Formats: sequence, structure tokens, C-alpha cells
Amino acid sequence: MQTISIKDVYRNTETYLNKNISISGWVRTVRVSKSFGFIEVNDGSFFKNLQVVFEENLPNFKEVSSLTLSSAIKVEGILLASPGAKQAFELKASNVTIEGLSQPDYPLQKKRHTFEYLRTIAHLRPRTNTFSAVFRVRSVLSYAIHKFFQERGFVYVHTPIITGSDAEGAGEMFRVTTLNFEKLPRDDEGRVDFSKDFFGKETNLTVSGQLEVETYCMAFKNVYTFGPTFRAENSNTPRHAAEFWMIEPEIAFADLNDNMNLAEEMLKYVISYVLENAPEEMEFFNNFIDNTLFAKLDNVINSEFEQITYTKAIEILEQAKEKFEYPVGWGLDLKTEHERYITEKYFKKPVFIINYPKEIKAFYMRMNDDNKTVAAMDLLVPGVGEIIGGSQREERLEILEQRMGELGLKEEDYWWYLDIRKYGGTKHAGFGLGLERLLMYITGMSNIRDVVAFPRTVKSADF
RNA sequence: UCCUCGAUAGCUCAACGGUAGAGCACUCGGCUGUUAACCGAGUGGUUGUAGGUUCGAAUCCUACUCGGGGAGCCA
Repeated sequence: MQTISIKDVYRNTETYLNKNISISGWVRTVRVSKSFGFIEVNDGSFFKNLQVVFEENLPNFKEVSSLTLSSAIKVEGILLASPGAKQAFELKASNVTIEGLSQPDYPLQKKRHTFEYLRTIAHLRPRTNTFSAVFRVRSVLSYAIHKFFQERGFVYVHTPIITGSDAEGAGEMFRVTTLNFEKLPRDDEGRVDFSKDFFGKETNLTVSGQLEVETYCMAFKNVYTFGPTFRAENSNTPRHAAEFWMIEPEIAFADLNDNMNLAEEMLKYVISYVLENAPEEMEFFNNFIDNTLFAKLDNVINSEFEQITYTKAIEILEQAKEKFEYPVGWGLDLKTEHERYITEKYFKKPVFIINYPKEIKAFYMRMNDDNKTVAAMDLLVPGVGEIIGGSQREERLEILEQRMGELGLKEEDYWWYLDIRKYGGTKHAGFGLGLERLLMYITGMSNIRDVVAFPRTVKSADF
């Protein structure tokens, strides 16, 4: 008899009803009486469990009655309509094979656990309802992102994880080295001699694939990266991880407006896709994690995202009755409290803020005609804050070189980045989207450590 | 890194200067349709670590470690 998935049983019930089937999975809970009992089995294919009914006539009735939580079993039997209120059908067992018995000190209860405790058993937490839902949605979301870009002809580019450009500037980096720390090679001035290192120079883990992907953008026109990113920042917040995944599309012959349209279209697409393709999981999140979730997501899908300039945002904040802890003024960066006010209280929907002062943004962003602002965009969403940061890139060689000079960046460190401006450069734009931030927004999970399988954060790299 | 709150049984918590307790988990027993099953009994503790105050400390004080929340930085 072929073993079928529990998802298949739920999705194609008519095919299997009143027929003999076989399933395999892990015991979520057992309820026994003297001569019969119930087992709820989860096989990982589906959020919901399948209820198995067993009776005294099983040859191993006693062993089955005392099954421990999370034991691995295989069940053969007939799928019947269930008289119980909480499920439409159940599997009446004719044979239960115990594949792997779980020890009685299994640390997960049938009761609710705190997320803090579950983080200490990250190897077991995917067996809980919440994490089963989170990581199935993470998978569906990742697929939706690829599907969105692939359907539009974008080329998926694998930018390097180990980077040799020592001047990315997007944050503190993790050094990659094979040097022996006990005996570091030194140069004449007593400094560590990286020419003796594996790559013959200083190397680090990437903090962004943007600069590299821009070069492929100038060959394939529409490209994206989707991969791990590393930041060694000492950030202790529920929104930061040292290792996270980032999506970075880059589009050629395109300006900031094209960029915003792409971001808006992508977000609406992937949220809709997850709602359609993981309905049980999303129902769970809406019921148990955040009961405003569906309303929030519907609002994103159905509203036109607002677009305002940085200058306008400052005006709004200056006129707000709200008391802010940090000062507001043209030229000052927007703080979390300001961003929250604008997206949550003033507009109550996603907002693009564009055209920031050049002083508070990166060197590669395109200078606007006013010579004061650059074509940057941040997308703020209610509840999470900044979810996307992007810009139109400076394609004019002289202006880019001038900006780098102002900021003290050395041209020789960026020779290849400057080269793409020399050989058929064109206007282009792109943005970065944090996968985990988006996943938090879609699931309502409030800590990034609970949407990463084995989170790496300050002072923590267990498992 | 700063501010703030916390750490007691495997888990979630109570006890707030005077003999450390409950629910769940686990073990045993009972129960013919359960749904975080239910009913009865039992097992389970150097109260995060190190000092200090006190006749006496889980409780008060100090430091440290770890965790939560907020801020900065950002995705």
C-alpha cells in the first residue's frame, strides 16, 4: 500500500474516503480509554493533524496506547467520516507500526510554550504548531518571490558570499580568514599581513550583493539576488539578526518610479500568493498570533501605496500634535517614532518616502536636480516600519566620482563599479528587501529569532 | 552600546524576611467517542552564578551571566 501525505488526505478527501490508506508521521497527542484511543498524527506535509482511531483488536494495542509524544509511526487503515465535532474524517487503524519511540522526557508539552523557551530547543521547535506554520510559510514565500521575478523575465544572480571589496560601507562585517590567530603574520610596520591570508587580501562576508548585482543588471537588464547576508552590528533588537536573507532586484533603463512600482507590485503579489497557498497557516496566525493580521494584509493588497517626499514628511511631522522624543527638521534622519507616526497614524497604510537629503544616504544614490536630495526610497509599513530601502543609482560617472571624493572613498576600491558607468551605463534602480522582516509582517511574528530556523544574533550562535 | 524589566521543579507560574507550593509534563491505576480529553495517586528543588546584610534570605544589597521589551544602527 502506498503511503500518502496528510495534505493529500485533506485536499482530496473524496478520493480516499472509505478506502484503505497508509500514512506515516509523528504523534502529536494520544488520548486513551480502556479499550480504544485516539492519536493525532502530523506528517509535516500539512499544518493540520490526522486523527487516528484505534481499538483493542490491534495486536499491539498496549504499546500503541502508551505511545509517547513525537514517536514516529506508520498507520494503515480505512478513512472514515468522523462522528467527532472537530474533524470531518479520521483514520480507523487496522495496523500501527512504531518506527521510532520517543523518550518520555520529550521537552515539548501539549500546552503552550513561550517562544523564549522554544528558542533554547531550536532543534525541536519545528514540531510545534507555530513553527510548523512559520517555516512552511517561509518556504511558500521564498517560492513566491522567485515566481514573481521569474515570470517577469528577471535573471537570478548569485552574488558572492565572501567579498573582497573592503569598502561596502553598509555595516560592520565578519572577517573571513584562514590565518592562525596564535601566529599572525606581520608586515614591516607590525600590522597583520593579509597578503599571507587565503585570498591574499582582506575578505569578509557580504553585507549586500547590490554593487555586484548592478554589473549583471548592465548585461541582463532585469536581475535579482536572493541569498544570505551578514552584518556584525551589535544590534540587540527583535528585528536584527547577524545572518539574514535579502532580496535585491535591480532594473535597468528604469528610474525611481519604476522602482517603486516594482516594489509595490512584488509585495502585493507575494502576500496574495501566501494567503492563497498557505490558508490554514495564515488562519492560524490570524487567530493565535495577531488577530488584526488579515485586516492589515488586506489593507496592503488593496490600497495604493502612498508616495511622499522626505520634505513633505518633515512638514507632516512638524505639524503633528504628537510629542516626539527626537527632534524633527529638514536634514535630520527620520527616527523610528517618526516613521511609525507617518505610516501608522497619518496615512494608515504603506508609504514610500523619497528624495532624502544626500547627507543621510549612500554615495551611489542618484543626485536630484536640486543638488540637495538623492533619488532614494524607503517603504514604511504599519507595524514593522522600514521593510524596503532602495534608490535610483547614480549612472553619471563624473557625479559619482565627485560624490565619492566628498565622502573620502577611494576610486581604486571601486574601479569595476565605476567601469560599468563607462561602458554603456544607463539609468537604473533597485532595492533591498529583508526576507525575515517581510515574513514577520506576513505572519505577525514579532521576533526575528522566531522566523529563522537557527538564528544568529549577538552572543548567540547555538546549534 | 544605552535604558528598563526579569531569572523558583522538565514547562508555565505562586510564595515578597520565618519549614519552597500549584497546574501541566512524567510514572502507576481508572474510564467505550476523545479534542490542550477526563478522574485518582505518586515522582520531581544547592530558588541563574559569586559575594554581602541578618538570629534567619527565593525574598534586602552589590557584581556578573543569560533572557524579554524599548532606543540607536539598519533589512
